[in-house]
Parts: sequence; C-alpha cells; structure tokens
Amino acid sequence: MKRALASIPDTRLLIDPRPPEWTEYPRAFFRGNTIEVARELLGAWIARRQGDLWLGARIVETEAYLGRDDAAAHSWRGRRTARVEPMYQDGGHLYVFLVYGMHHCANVVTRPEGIAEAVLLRAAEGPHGLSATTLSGPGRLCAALGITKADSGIDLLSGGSVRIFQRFGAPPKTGVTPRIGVDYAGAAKHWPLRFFDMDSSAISGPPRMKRNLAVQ
DNA sequence: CACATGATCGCCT
DNA sequence: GGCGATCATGTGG
Repeated sequence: MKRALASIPDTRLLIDPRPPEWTEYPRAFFRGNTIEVARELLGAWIARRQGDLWLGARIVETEAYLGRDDAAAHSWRGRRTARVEPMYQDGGHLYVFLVYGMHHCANVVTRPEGIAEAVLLRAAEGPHGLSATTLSGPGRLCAALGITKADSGIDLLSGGSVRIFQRFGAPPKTGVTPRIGVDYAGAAKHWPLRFFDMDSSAISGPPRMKRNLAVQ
C-alpha cells in the first residue's frame, strides 16, 4: 500500500455540521461566467457529508474549462458522451471523472443547461491549515473528501452530500497561470485559466506554478 | 529543483 | 490500441 492515497478522510478537516450562518451560492451564480466562478470559488468552502459528520475544506486553487472551444476541455467540439454528460447539466452540478486509471477529479459545472463548462477544483486546505499535503492536487482533494465518479452529476444545491458555501470577506490575493497537465491542447494550453490563493501553502504543482505568471 | 518513469484502467477512436 | 484535467518515487545537479 506504499502508493495508496488516504482513503479515510483526515479528521482534522472536520467541521461543525453546516454552521447556520453559512450561505450557499444561488443557482444564478453557477450559471454565470466560468472564469468569474473559478475566481470567486477561491476561499469558498466545500463540505462533504460522511454519515452524520461533515468534512470541510477551503478551496485555494481552481481551473476554468471553457467548453466546446477549449481544446483542453472534455466537452471540446461538443463532445457529449456518458462520461461528460454532467458537464451539460445546469450550473451548480458536480462533474467527476477518473484520470490515469486511479485518480478522481472534481469539477463544479457552470453556465446554463446545455453549455458544457466547468471549474476544476485543484486544491484546498483544512480549517486549521494542517492539510497542505492531503488536499493539494485534484486527485488528493477527491481522495481526502471521498469524492468519486459515483458523485458525478449530483446537484450541489439540493442539500445533498456535497455542498459549497460562500467565502467570508474579500477574495484572496489571486495568482494566475496556464492550466496544469494540458500540453496536448494546442493554443489553449497557454490560456491563463488557473487561479490560486497566493497566500496559501497548499497550492499544487512545481514551485514555478506557485507564482503569478499573468501578464499585467 | 528539474526531470524521468511507472502505476493502472476507463474512455474514445 | 493509445492515452490521459495525476501522483509517488528515484536520479542527478
């Protein structure tokens, strides 16, 4: 099991079940501009129900995938297969897929039904800042929260087992780079669609990907 | 730190 | 049949 990722969620991620003052995003938010959603989700909380308990983590890194005109997106050129189908759902659903035969990646679907765009959740950090490793990277984030493709297609706004709550306060200082792992995507591989909290220690990828590369 | 490699299998051509 | 929206490990500078 030397290579197995933690399948038992880190108890340090435990949060009080749904603090009542927390606010979920309205449907209209997820139907909006995908890049804006990707930026807005920095600092937001993802909550995962495990039985009677909820695990929570603060999102610190996202990527936007822009649908039919984005060669890096699974929905490029309108591809519509069983796997990708959740991307075509209304904003606010979850799209989860398996990569490299072993890692899951979780996405928040954006735009109205029929427009297949999404925001990949790449990293998060625990409430006490102790989970910089277990939640850093899309595969580890899913492993830590127990998210698998069985969760693909669920609605984040129906009180189900995965929910997202609004950040308190202003957005974090945000770094921008091209997306990771999409070298095959032609010109789209250069698009500045990866966003991260520059003050977080849980950012995934090599050090050069932890600096702001945006053309100012 | 940079880079290379193997693991492992669902999905698409 | 080939490859991937990744990760862990190993090598070398």
